[in-house]
Amino acid sequence: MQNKYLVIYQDLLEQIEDDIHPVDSYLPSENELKAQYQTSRETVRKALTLLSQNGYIQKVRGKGSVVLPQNKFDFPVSGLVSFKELRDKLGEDNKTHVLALETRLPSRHIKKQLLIDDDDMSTLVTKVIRAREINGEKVILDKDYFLAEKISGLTAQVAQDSIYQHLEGTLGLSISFAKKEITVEDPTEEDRDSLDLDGFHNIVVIKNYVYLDNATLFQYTESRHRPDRFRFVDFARRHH
Amino acid sequence: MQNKYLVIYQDLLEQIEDDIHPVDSYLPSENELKAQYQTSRETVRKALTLLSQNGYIQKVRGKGSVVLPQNKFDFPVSGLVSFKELRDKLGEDNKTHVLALETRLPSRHIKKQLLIDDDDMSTLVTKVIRAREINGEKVILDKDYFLAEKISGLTAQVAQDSIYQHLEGTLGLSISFAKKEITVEDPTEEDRDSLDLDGFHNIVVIKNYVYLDNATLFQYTESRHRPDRFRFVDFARRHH
DNA sequence: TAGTGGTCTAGACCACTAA
DNA sequence: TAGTGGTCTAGACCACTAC
Repeated sequence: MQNKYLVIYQDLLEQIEDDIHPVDSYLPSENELKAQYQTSRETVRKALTLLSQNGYIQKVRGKGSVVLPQNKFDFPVSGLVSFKELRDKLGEDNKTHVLALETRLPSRHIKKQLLIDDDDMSTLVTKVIRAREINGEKVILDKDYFLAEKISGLTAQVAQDSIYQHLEGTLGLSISFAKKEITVEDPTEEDRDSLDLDGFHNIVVIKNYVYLDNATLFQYTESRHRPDRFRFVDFARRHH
Repeated sequence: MQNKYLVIYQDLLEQIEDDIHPVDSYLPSENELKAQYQTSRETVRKALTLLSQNGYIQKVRGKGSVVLPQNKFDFPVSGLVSFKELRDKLGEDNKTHVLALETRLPSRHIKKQLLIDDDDMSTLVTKVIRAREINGEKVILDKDYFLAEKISGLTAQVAQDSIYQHLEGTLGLSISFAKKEITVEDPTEEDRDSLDLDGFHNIVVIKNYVYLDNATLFQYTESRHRPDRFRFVDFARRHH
């Protein structure tokens, strides 16, 4: 966070969130920012590009950078956000039940998801299954599969709290990007057993393939939501 | 498309898709590309950054740019893609039924979505309702609301073909970005009337707020999918 | 040590907006 | 016309990887 462009990004973001730059107003021009921060214009532009990509501003040629309507109330399920971060933002009554935690040879299906060769009989996978309770009802079932060699010290207590904090904080792993697929499916036996499905006939399934900095796939996750507790918000720019 | 960095981007993208740079291989280094294209390194980097943002490569410090597993088979519902583009890629048996097309004063609800003041009694909105048929079944209901002043010449024929092509091609409007929300809801009377719901008890609802280049909101769309015909794929980078 | 990508600079010219 | 953002350049120094 000592990079100049990140400092500028954080500063401006904070100012937008504090309403110092209200919606529909213009940020200082690139030349003004360049003078303010004693830097070059390209560095200022890097910060503004980041803001633009994350949906905070829109740059308009000949005019300036407009502040867009806030994402404040949006579920930040877009991008990569863990349940813990979500929970902290939502402030609702939440609980996590760790239903399983074991390391072993993966099934054929899991091998396929994690791009492990079918003949490979040595790569171990750590499986974590957790039910998420919101306001007294179990509404999300998270099934995580990690390459065991990459994660050590994954205890029930860690799974209870935040695996991502463990990975990024304690282990120093750097999660880089993920591919996600959202579909709607029929509930499985396991869904019925582990969740409070009430009368719901469908389950929203989010399949997540998570990659590290060095482009290696290291986690496959299935997050299974009761439909009424599912919401996904996305910001997308059109690439011409 | 005459920008140097876009040319480099397109070239590399094509080479990746043609398997000249297979998955897990490295692209030429930035210095090599700089020499190849007779340009500066920053311009090369701009192209590579675009590839990275769109999920085609991962840049690894000290090593190079690795080609990631392909998005080829992914539904490109992520980002901003119209039904027509989708249809073209899918090549399935598709049809569009235009159920309504009219321009009038909007309801209170639509005013709210399009950020029109409640007291405003002059701003007209064009409503288009279309049912999408795939393999003989009507499975998607698209309800579009446009600021009428921005779109002219929107006929049933255009709605039948592609509104986006009309907007970007004929009218020269530049769609810039959109905010999307995905939820699962109970079907309405209208859903039951317009779609072949079979036994399905839920509808996947995608609410879309579309903005132009100059940061003005000009379209609100509700796309209502039968759950078995819904799939959403997303690529997301983690911003540290 | 050589080669890679990450950041930063100080300029330049262009296209567009608004007065 | 003055001010804005969009593109591009030719360097520089740094951090990391691999040999």
